[in-house]
Amino acid sequence: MTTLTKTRILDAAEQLFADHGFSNTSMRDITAAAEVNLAAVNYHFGSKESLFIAVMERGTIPLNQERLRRLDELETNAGGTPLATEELVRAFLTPMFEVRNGWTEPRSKDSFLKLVGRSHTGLEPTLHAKLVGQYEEVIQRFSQALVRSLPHLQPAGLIWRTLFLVGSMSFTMTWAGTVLNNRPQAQLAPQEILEELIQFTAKGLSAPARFAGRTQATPEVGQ
Amino acid sequence: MTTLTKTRILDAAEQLFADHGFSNTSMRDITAAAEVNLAAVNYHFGSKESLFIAVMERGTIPLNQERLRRLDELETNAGGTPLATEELVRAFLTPMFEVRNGWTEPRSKDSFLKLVGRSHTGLEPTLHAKLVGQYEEVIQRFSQALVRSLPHLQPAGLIWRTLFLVGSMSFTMTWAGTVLNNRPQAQLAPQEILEELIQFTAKGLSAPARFAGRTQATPEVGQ
DNA sequence: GTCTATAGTCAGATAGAC
DNA sequence: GTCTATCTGACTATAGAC
Repeated sequence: MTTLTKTRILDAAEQLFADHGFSNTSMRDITAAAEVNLAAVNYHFGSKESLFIAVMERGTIPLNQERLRRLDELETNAGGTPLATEELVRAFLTPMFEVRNGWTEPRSKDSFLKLVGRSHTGLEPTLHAKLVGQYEEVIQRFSQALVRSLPHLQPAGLIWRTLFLVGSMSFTMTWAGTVLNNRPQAQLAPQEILEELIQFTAKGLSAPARFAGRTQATPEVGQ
Repeated sequence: MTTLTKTRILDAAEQLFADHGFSNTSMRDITAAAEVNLAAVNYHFGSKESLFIAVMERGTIPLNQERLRRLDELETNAGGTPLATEELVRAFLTPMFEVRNGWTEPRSKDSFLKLVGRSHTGLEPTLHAKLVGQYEEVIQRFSQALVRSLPHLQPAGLIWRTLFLVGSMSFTMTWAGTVLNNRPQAQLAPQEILEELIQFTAKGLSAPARFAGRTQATPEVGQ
């Protein structure tokens, strides 16, 4: 039953880390939720930190594979011409909203996404550094495609806009559940939320540059 | 010297909470950095959690006051007509990038902003609940103005887009320092970053709705 | 107001029986 | 592989001297 125990731990840890964060989740919490022995985490994963890495990898690797697969597909179809910004954004964001395989419990689909959002903002630098490696290829490939898609924008501005995009995505992943529960008037299907996010970020990315010809004087005012 | 001790604690806590998060910062860390006695936090603030609230209030209250002041100004000048989305967004975002008064150390300006970003994503629900109250008026006033500014969009879509905006802002606040340090080619002045963020979110907010006439069939593909 | 000393709790990790 | 029992250390908070 070794593999079953490992999966039970991964599922329980994923949800608890997503809901309470890494530091606020104890191994006692995890093993109790997974209904396994306290010592099982250290036996199977070595340490709490290694367990966290394992949880992240289980979700991130297939997620980023799917992103790259979609990008390949787009680039093949485009045959050398720059991609439309919206389609680029769609290829990056859609995999986050898809049902994924390999999970034991259906609810844990959402908890991994929540965890992804959390892991971008709330992580200790040491833990965060161990995760960015999983994104290297995705970052490089999509950045290149984005620069080709929006050649009139300055590279520096584009880097910041990409940050804005990731921020929108992360924040949404983390708060989607809470917002949906507390605001009945915000009810949208996941597909619709995804579409809103794609439109928002695609338009934002391709907004005309404003700061170009300016020094760093005060912008102030606002009319 | 009571007031000096309190300020020293607030400054140290602000920076440590911003860099490492609430749970990963101990009272020993704080009092050591502030060069005060370990018992001083409990004497002056009662508990670690109360200290955190105090840190947040010191920054959030003037920040939101300034947001509302700018909104008042815009609405007075507009005299009843809906505001331009860009100006609305500008009034909301600009105060985050301004130098603020009342801080002892200049560096702590940035750490509060980092902390704001962190507090939106990485906080325990119990702590988070105690902070949302400080945003109530801002949320209500700006939401109303936004609905008037973009009357053609569905309310549900607008709620989500507002979430995207806050996500972009939070994420940027948290990662701005790291990005600037690690990517020399991303060097922009704070004013320019702010302008990029305003353009990005204003265009995103006013993007035409796409999902309106659709069921929840699979969007899939991407060409 | 400031300090030392310490109470009381809970954490991650492991040794060793089964 | 699983379990119990326990080690070791860190944490928040406070009592009481100054």
